Amino acid sequence: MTKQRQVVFDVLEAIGHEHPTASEVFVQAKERMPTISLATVYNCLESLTGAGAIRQVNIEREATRYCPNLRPHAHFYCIDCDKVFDIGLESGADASAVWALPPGCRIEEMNVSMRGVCGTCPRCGSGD
Amino acid sequence: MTKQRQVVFDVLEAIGHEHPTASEVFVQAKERMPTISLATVYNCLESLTGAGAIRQVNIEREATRYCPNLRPHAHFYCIDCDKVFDIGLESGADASAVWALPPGCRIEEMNVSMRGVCGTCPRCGSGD
DNA sequence: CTCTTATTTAGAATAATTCTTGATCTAAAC
DNA sequence: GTTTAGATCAAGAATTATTCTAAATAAGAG
Repeated sequence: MTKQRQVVFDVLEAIGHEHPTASEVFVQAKERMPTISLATVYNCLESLTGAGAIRQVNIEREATRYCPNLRPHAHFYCIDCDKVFDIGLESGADASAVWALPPGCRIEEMNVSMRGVCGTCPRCGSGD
Repeated sequence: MTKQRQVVFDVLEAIGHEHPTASEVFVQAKERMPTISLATVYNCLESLTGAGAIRQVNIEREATRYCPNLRPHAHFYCIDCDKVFDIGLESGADASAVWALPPGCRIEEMNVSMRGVCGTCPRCGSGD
């Protein structure tokens, strides 16, 4: 844990509820440590995420993907075979029911993505 | 529905299971209509998404956001007050249980985001 | 056919993120 | 207290996805 990482972590502790972007973290971090650079903030955010100290809200960086499946479904990205699978809902299940939503809120769109090992592809099965 | 939109839609019907990016759609679309441009593919994907004919897998475009909350939680983006809220799990609920995951698959990370109207902020409550 | 309006095209512009390279810091060995 | 090796940092260039712009095109109404 370097000084820079500590600063970035402290900033996230302080304003994390606002779900800041890297640039927003950078602005706050610069107040506490004027010499820090944006690249360092990116590095620190990556290290802290890797260490499990913070979370990245959007795990699907890269380009936006499109999908013609209009039924409710989640996307599973296999880190092993590098493919995206559609995962359907269990019959009768409601994906939003597990979440403690505030009263009066209306969901227009929901996006569920998972990352892991699919276990079904040849590559994952054989460990190739 | 213009010819270009039809082509883009057809491409998505054909290779949608691969969850293509805009560039990948562009490559396929160009085989069917060599004059089509990348900008048009973007336009068509936007129109088709707006019309509900296809879905965008990643609703969180813009910069990645970070968050120090390590407990399982979803993110709710309010389209009205433009803020992101943490939504906790209902007590005892398991977010992955509602999804029909293939046997043997292991989830390393899960990301749930919703978009809608939160109904709790002054702006949403008053319609300001 | 002609006007109107929306769409397409190509390329420039933008914005987030990553990469590169040299500088700096840290900690252990001497 | 130096030296040295390795990790980390800083600054800016480079990359990549996406959006914007302006001119060309197409399609429908009259």
